[in-house]
Amino acid sequence: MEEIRRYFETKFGISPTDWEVFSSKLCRQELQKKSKLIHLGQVENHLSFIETGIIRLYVPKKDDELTFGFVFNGAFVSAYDSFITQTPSEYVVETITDTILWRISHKDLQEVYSSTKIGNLIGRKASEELYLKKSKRELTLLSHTAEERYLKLFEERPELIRKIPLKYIASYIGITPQALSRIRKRIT
Amino acid sequence: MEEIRRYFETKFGISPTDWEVFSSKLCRQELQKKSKLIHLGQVENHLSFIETGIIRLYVPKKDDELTFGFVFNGAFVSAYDSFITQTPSEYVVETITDTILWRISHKDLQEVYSSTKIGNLIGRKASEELYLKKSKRELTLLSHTAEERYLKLFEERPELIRKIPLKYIASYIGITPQALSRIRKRIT
DNA sequence: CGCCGAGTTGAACTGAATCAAGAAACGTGG
DNA sequence: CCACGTTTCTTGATTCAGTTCAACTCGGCG
Repeated sequence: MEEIRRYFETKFGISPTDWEVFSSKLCRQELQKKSKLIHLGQVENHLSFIETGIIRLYVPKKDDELTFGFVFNGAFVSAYDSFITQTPSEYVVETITDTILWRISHKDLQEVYSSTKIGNLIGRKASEELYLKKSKRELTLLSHTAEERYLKLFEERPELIRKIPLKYIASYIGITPQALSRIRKRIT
Repeated sequence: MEEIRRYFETKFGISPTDWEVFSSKLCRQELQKKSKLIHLGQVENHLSFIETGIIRLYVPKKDDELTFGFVFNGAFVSAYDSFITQTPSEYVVETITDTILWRISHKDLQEVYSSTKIGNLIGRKASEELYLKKSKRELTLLSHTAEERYLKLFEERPELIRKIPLKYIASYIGITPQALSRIRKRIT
């Protein structure tokens, strides 16, 4: 809970009273690994702050999965597309490790948006941040090779390479597990 | 000007008084084709609504360019990453055809955010929309082949294929002009 | 007319997919 | 704590989509 407060203070300078409104809506939840926060086709109804754990986003395909994102402790996670549009999610949000979350519902968040001074500001900033992340990723996917993407990931998130099954990482950088296994062999 | 007003009315239900505040900041600009709205390394200071024209976003590379986006009349365009963060742009925004724009400066927009009821709401919605676009594109890049991406583009934007040089489209879907030329030959 | 950028076509090459099989790691129940 | 099955990772052989380099065509424009 403290971590989440610090997040809002440093990022938005949330006031104590606004924090009261917001934090009163938060609901703690513990999940085992491989738990789904959101199933395919379900409408996302929550925004979740990760206190502990790692979460994976993926699209189920016939006889395998397309992993396109990881989210770590100290960040928000959601099937954000579905959350914004309130339409069925096209992907699954699932824990990789045991996880502790603080969740707020869509309805409660709309209330925060309208009843606090910085509600819409926070919403705007959050969207902007998510946009920036996706924008960077687009350029990475278009302009770097699979090997370069792997090395970059390795630099930025060494713990990811240690903690997360290779096949998920392969999918994330856009190649097969076999291809990644070979890249890994080549560069060590 | 009317088009832009309709855009805001249908999309956000902007009130007449808020529209007054907003539209008073807008500044009309005409540009010839191949004009740069924003240069590499420049900080984006405008958000622009396209009345007429087509605009291309690209990253200059040693001896060529990586085109990663097109924007058409009836939509907003900006080096949005740079605009949000107010840091130098990593890409170029350039007209493909002769173009008419309505522009608002960063400073003026911040004023709209704070002085109108729906300022931050509009900012949030705009970011959300941009996020959704990027999110869709990420999945397309990861899960479809170049040929599939081309066909999809062809369905969604036939006018793009007619109006825009093939080499830009090739770059956009992530292959060389030669490869696209062959795909095109194969499927017709 | 001649030039230049855009598009096409060909041939050789390459990174990654696919198919297939075996090795290592992991978890669960006895 | 071991034995077993399952999942994950590795390795090999083949195939394929797309790159690269190069030559040639076409249309517009100075």
